Amino acid sequence: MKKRRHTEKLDERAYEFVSGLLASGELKPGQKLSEPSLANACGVSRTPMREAVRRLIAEGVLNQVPKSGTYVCGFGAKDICDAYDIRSAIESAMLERAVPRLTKHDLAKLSGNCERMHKAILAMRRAKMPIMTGKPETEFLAEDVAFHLLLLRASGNALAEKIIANTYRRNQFFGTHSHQRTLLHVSLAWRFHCEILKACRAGDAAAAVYWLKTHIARSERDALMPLSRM
Amino acid sequence: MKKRRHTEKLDERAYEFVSGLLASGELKPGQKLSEPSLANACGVSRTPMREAVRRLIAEGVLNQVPKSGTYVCGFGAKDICDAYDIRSAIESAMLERAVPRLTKHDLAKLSGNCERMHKAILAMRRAKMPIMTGKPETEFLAEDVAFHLLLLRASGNALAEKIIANTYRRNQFFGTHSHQRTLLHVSLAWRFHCEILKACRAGDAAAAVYWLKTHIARSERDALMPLSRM
DNA sequence: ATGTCCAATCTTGCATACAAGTTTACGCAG
DNA sequence: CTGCGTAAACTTGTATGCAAGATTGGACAT
Repeated sequence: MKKRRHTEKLDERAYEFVSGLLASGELKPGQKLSEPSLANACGVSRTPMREAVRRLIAEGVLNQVPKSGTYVCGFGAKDICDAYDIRSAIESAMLERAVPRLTKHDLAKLSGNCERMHKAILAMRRAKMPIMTGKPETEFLAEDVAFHLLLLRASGNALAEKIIANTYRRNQFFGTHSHQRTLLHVSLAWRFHCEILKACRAGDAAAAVYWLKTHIARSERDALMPLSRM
Repeated sequence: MKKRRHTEKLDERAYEFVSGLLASGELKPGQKLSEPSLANACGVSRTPMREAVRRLIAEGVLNQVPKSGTYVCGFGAKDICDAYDIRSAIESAMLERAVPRLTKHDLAKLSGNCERMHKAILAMRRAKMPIMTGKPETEFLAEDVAFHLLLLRASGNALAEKIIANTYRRNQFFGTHSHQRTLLHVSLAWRFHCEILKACRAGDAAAAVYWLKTHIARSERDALMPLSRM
């Protein structure tokens, strides 16, 4: 743990603070909050907290009503569909470009991702855990995201990487807590990743894109499920 | 001109001010600037100007070095390619969904766009203007953007609309001034729009996507041309 | 003439005071 | 008990003062 906390920029700290509150579910969609209270809770002044809030507004996570208050954006089925459609469109197009450019090093990293996902699944099965939560879930999701972002990185399109990373972040804020990750869901995600990796190894861009689209469509279904029940 | 300027939010004014400077080319890529001087030039305080700068940073137009200065982002061929690839991927996927949903009202608006583009081209030819600049160019570009955004709107994906609108804005800031819009270029853009519209009317999504991809690829070539000469 | 060092100046980062609008809550009349 | 009006508390919007690091320029020694 580094002691030189005083050198870190406070607006970054404020941003991480609010992000954490959103990711952990302590701040729920529709909830009202205020800059001073957040600033106080974080231990910083209003100025850096305000910058963090504005940043989250730009990311579409918060919204502000002029002299009234700041609210966590609602996040409905429509927003989830929109995000998954964007993911499908961009990731597919970029994967097509990435496949022929993948290096052995890239493939090794992707393989590592898949292995770690597999290990997490095996551990889950051994522990007879019905739903993946807590730290294993966080780590599993991190591997999942890393896999997709690595493919985007390989495509060479930095803008795509940024857009999708932002989409993932939003999904993390709003989607995680409503999504029940059963053994079936995580296993399926892993298998799709394996298929994508296999196609990448074979240099078969069309197959890779097919599996990616299937994977994303399935994830969308899973993400939408808890909302349709309500 | 509305007199109640005092009711408008100053951070918005600051944002428009800097945006104008960028769009008009007074602020060139790589140029250094500072919040106080911008604030002074705009007639506002540092606080709203700072918010505007941070917003432009989030949009990828400016970047800031901690205690040193604020700079206009460089914008190279790579960035242009990236942006056009994103446009192609998203707009194509969304157009496919939009075609069957287009109402008569939508088609009428698209048709109006094409007509106004055509009129501008005819006026340009009559005036023997070799390159479209100034107000005609601004209006032509507005029609162009409106056409594309309307199709996105019809797809029903609000996120896509936001992403592409942002991309257009960046292109406007950096791309406009290096791009020589000859009669050939603008005529071609118009013809592609007409083909897209025709396919939309016929309900032929595949054809519409084909012409859209062709249109975007051609625009990318045109945008890249002035840079390859350097 | 040139290299070095130091101070003045410029930059952003942060905190705070105040302004102006919105919401809330409480007291009071019916 | 209910409805209403007013005032207090709370919210964001803005300006400004100060701190600290980066840059620049010039003075000075070689």
